[in-house]
Amino acid sequence: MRHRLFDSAVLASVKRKGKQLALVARDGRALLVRLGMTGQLLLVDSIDPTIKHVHASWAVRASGRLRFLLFRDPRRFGSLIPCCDCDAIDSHWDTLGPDALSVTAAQLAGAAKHRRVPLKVFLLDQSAVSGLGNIYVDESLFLARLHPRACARSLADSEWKNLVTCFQKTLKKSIRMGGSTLRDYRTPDGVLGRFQHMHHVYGRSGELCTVCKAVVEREVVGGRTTSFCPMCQNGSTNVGK
DNA sequence: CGTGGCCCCTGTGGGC
DNA sequence: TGCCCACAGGGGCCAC
Repeated sequence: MRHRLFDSAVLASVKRKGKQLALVARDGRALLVRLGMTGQLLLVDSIDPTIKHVHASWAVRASGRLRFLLFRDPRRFGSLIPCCDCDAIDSHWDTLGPDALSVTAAQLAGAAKHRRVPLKVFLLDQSAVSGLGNIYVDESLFLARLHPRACARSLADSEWKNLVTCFQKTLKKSIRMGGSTLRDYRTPDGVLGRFQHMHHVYGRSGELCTVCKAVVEREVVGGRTTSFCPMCQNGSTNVGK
């Protein structure tokens, strides 16, 4: 079933917290966008009816030029959530921790104080810090030389500081390189990411560590495939504490 | 509170 | 070539 909604709005701003986007109209209404695993926002010159899994599309006029914004999502794990005003966005975003690019080590240390969960689970959860997914948690823990199963509350202040530095560096570098294209990911203009070529551990289990040449291991942590270097990330003293 | 196992879906790649 | 299985950038829910 195709729906046509002849409602229009003037896009005033785009906001983001963690992995969620908000397209905010001048009248205050907003559309919250979560991409899930395979969701894409694409800006195209014309509608190509052979592209599959396009669940929503908008005609977009910018400086006299007509283009189309598409929401495409093969696996349909993403979602579009209409919000009537900014308060509605905030109520969705209140459950998210501070964004990964602005969170402080002190905030993380505070949130982890009584948490006995594995560090990886703590970082993926989105309630202490928002914006880190499976790739960037694994890559950041490698850089910080922390074991994914280290107990969240066991980190020293200096380790939190280092970890924050590591994931912010990782995210900024990936953004500069257009993200990680494993399969579906594209920038809104359809360009492939290049950061996947820089991964140290993600997707490299069985290969040699780029630093110490140990074999990169693969385990399931918190239900997610996890890659790490057993030598560089030898946090055995903190595991389970 | 923490953990593990489902579930939501489609597509792809490997083994036979 | 086809069939079956495992697995994939996320996240919610439920039983234990």
